[in-house]
Amino acid sequence: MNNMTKLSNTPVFKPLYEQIKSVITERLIAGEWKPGESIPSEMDLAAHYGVSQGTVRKAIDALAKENIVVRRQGKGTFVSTHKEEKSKLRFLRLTAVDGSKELLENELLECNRIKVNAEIEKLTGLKIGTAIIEIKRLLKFSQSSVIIDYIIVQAKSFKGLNATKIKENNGSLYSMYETLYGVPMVRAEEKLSAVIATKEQADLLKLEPGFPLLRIERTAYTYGDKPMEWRLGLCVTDEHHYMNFLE
Amino acid sequence: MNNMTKLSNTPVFKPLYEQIKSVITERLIAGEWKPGESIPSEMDLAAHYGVSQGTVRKAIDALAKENIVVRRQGKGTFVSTHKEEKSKLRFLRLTAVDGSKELLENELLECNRIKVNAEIEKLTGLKIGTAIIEIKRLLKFSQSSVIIDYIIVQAKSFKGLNATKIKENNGSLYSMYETLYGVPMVRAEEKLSAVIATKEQADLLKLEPGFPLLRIERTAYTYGDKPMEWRLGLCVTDEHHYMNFLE
DNA sequence: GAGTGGTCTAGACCACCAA
DNA sequence: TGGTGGTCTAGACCACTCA
Repeated sequence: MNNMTKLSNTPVFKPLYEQIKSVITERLIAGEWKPGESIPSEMDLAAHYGVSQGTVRKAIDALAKENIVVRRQGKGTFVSTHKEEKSKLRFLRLTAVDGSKELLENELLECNRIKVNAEIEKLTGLKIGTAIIEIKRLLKFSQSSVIIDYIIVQAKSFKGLNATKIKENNGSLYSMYETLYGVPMVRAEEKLSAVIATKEQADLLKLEPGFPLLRIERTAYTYGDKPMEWRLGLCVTDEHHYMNFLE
Repeated sequence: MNNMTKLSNTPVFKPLYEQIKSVITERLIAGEWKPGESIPSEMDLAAHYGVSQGTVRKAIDALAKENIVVRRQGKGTFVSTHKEEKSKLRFLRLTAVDGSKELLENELLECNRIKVNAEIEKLTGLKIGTAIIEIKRLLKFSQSSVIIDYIIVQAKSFKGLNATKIKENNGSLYSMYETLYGVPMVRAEEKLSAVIATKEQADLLKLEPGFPLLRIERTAYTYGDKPMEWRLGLCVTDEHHYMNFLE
């Protein structure tokens, strides 16, 4: 009801709206509201925590800016999801040079349960010997192979993940992570570089050996900045570009 | 003083705070406040336009989010600048693989006043025959050549730009654009791909021919989404990565 | 019409900065 | 000490959605 709340709750100073944002995030982590569901209205939350609607609004604004929730006027505020068609390719920055829309297809090559070796340790930072699941697949734009994806997740967080389940989900991994395992991905970091295709890679992509590829290393995070998935993508960029917007 | 303002000002509906944001942007374009200078306080602007401080705040929040202005508590709101050391590399996403900080150096190779040809038309969208200035330079990180930059601006917007002026500004082009020509860059779009170094490029970067390079095509914009500069960067990415954050 | 988020106001107090 | 931006409140009205 007043600023005492601020002082009594926490030893270090934090604006009220950030505290509200934190508790909402914690309730999201706890799985209180699943992706796609609505969270309580601003008024309800304000009443529940004894703050004004404006303060709750500012907290939710921040969550909306980070794409953790989505506001819909007249309907409510909803937990973000990768399930919907339009948000499925949220993290895919590769677009056709000519700007055309394309049919995206998946071809699963491998899905194995293995342990972290030195090479994987370097990529992920996971301890050697940790049980993981590795996925290899080919992404095709309009029938032509464009990306080789090598994906790693921890086995303990995605129990029972196998080739069948991936196929059942049409290769929409992020959608599957949140639906089957309650792990929504909220942000990712990528490191890009240019490399030369190896013989094996060139064969998969039907290229000449020596062809240049865009190498994309990605770490994807769930709530609370917890890394949950690592990817290594190798992209053919003669017909596609990686788009980025700087501010 | 009331919502009549909204109705009397514009035929199409636009929230008040967006209208305030627009007029502030127009005053920035008009050059009323230069980069680095402060704009009037929230209270002053609110009084001037007959709206509440909260509405002005929301307009300035939006401008601050777009890095067009910077807020400094206790001091005021300032027009963003590329002059300061920390903001000079705002658009540079290339970082050392090991995360170390590095000394950045510039070597100017060429600076010519030419006309747009077919190739440049394709890159920039400028009409063939338009007078432009082309700049070629080499960027070095800790003494080793990492980027070949090819830069194009329109001659009419940057009259008298030449090699001497670039050297006087130590190659800080964005700082020079705003200081000498009143053209602050506020955002940029980049398209990335992987290519193979030509013989000429390999020589400049002291590489073997056939080495892979990260190709970065950039269009940089000033206020009002007006494109003002085009770049083509070719980067050696064995010791450096292009970092990106996805939300 | 009831409920949601979106905008706007007016006024309070706080944290920070400079003179 | 006075001025700036930062936080917070309480209450109003608007626009949108859905039953």
